[in-house]
Amino acid sequence: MKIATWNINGVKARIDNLRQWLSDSSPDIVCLQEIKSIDDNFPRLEIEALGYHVETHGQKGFNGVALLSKFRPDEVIRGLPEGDGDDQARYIEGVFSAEGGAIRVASIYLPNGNPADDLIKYPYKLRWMERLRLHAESCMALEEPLILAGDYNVIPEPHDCFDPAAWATDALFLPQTRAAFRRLETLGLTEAVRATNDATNLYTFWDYQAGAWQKNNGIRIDHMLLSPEAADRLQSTSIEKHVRGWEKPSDHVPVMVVFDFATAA
DNA sequence: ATGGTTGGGCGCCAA
Repeated sequence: MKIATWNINGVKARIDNLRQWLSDSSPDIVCLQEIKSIDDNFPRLEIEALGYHVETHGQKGFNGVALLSKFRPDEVIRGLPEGDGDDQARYIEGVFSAEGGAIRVASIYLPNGNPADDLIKYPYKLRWMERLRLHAESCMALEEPLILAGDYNVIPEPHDCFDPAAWATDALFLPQTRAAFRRLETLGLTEAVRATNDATNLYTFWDYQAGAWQKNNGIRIDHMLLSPEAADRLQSTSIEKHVRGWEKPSDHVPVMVVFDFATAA
């Protein structure tokens, strides 16, 4: 089973790229972020025509997440249950019965948090990370395959960016941000790409500005965290870097993870 | 340090 995450940076502006990539790569479940669309304006018919079920959690103008899947989820949760709610659409979770068991998959658009000295934005990011940790903790108790996939807006380690010094005071790389990400992993979650690839220069985002793509001035901020029941079935990971070279690309590329859920544990 | 670009929606904000 192929599960992917992609910050698409506007689903309506990216519909041709999305259709092309779905046809080429044929993922079974896709976690989208930054759809920048209300639910009613999501290009649902175009995606359904390719054989996908669509679940959205959108809002006007910004943010918005979605789950595309080749089979219908049994249950969908919109918004993180923990804490006092959210007026920003950043979380959607689906439970799928596939190939013999329940698989819980979330699409996460973690707050950017910049500017880091902002009295609202950075504290909101850290609070949101703690809410995610609490929710992940309760999901872990279910002891089922859990896949928390999305744009975390976190550079975990210096070798996850081209120029660490340039990010030193950025909300994506501050020590508190990285510590909060490690607290998630400490629950027993495995970061799929790093579990399978220790190379440097592995990036998922290249800024539109200043020729970042041409210089390979990227950062790795799109991640997939796996419960032990999912990590046991992890087969391979890939970063679909070629998509960044297409016409009208998103500034992020898809991260694809292949699982073997076919045989009994 | 600054400036560089894109999407959404029509102001300029968010990234």
